[in-house]
Amino acid sequence: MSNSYILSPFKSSSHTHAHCLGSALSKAESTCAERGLRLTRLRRRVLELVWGSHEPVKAYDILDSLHDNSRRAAPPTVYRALDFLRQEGFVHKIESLNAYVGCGEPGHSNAGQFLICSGCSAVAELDDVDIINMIASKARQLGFVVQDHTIEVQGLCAECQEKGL
Amino acid sequence: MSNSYILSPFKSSSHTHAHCLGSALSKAESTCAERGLRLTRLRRRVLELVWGSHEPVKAYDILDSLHDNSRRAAPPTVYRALDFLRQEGFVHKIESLNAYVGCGEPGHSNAGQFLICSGCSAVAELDDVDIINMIASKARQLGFVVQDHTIEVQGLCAECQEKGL
DNA sequence: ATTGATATGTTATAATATAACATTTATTGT
DNA sequence: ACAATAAATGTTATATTATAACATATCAAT
Ligand SMILES: [Zn+2]
Ligand SMILES: [Zn+2]
Ligand SMILES: [Zn+2]
Ligand SMILES: [Zn+2]
Repeated sequence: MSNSYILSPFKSSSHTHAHCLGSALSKAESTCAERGLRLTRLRRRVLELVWGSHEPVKAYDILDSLHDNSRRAAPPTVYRALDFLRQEGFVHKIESLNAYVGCGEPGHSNAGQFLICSGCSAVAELDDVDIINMIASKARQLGFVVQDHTIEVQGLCAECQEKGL
Repeated sequence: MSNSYILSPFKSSSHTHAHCLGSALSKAESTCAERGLRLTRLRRRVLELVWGSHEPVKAYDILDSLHDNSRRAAPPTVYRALDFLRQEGFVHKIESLNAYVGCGEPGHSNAGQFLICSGCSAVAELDDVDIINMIASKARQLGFVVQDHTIEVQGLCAECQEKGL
């Protein structure tokens, strides 16, 4: 299945998440270096907060986590950082949740397909050419040319099914 | 292609939209009658406003159109009507736009797949079993069981391509 | 008419996001 | 190193989207 990439799989609840976080940060760092972009302290902190788990994070929760002993940051602070991270593909917005999730393979593609567990809230990301091609082909039969897509699938991950959720 | 339903096709810009509107209202009326539900004056007006075109409509635009010479209605008025209409499948929310669009075949299924033209904003709705099955099958390979989905595809309709948009 | 359920009105507020402009920090050219 | 420029962040205000809580009105059936 060479045309079906799992950009972020569901991880066992006992996995070492520090590895996910470290990997995401180092990918972002090297990608920014390649592209001549600045992964500033703020952008890095926001990326860390988004990658705090595999669950989508709300912009205002990030905002609340950003305080430096002084007062709370203002919304544009976090939205600008999120805009940058989304533009560079380090973070995706889950439209059906108004929340943001880290991308497991930045640079792989701009738009993935997201599986969202209604039990544990974890998100997995695919980039599946079969799905994309089928949608493009069905759309084309109606004369429609695809530019982008928002594909968010709600359901239960394997672990949550076992728990009987 | 019996397993691919076009619930709302793209209509030519010169089509007689009063037919779409009339059809949607009469379907809603008969469906409510069957189900013992009340398509009240307010709900009917909101449905008419959503069906004012094939473009998604914003909740607050509906709100602004609801004035009866007296003062503007309050948000819960329109959100409650939209909740009812969505629950009964007469209206869908387009998550990527925070806007609402009429359903061409209420009762056919709960979740369709939406093609959204970035030229004219028109929306077409599919209920394509091939797409749904493929997504369910890909998800299942990861142990994920699908409950629902949000599929919104951005691109250009045939008419807008001809216009060079 | 009385009752209970459903729907709507009303006020306030929560949650999400952007506009506009000031200030700071980093980069570039000299 | 210095000034000029560009990029990023801070700050204040406001726009947009949506819900909570409770009061009133309407409807359906006894
Ligand atoms: Zn992890
Ligand atoms: Zn789960
Ligand atoms: Zn029409
Ligand atoms: Zn179009």
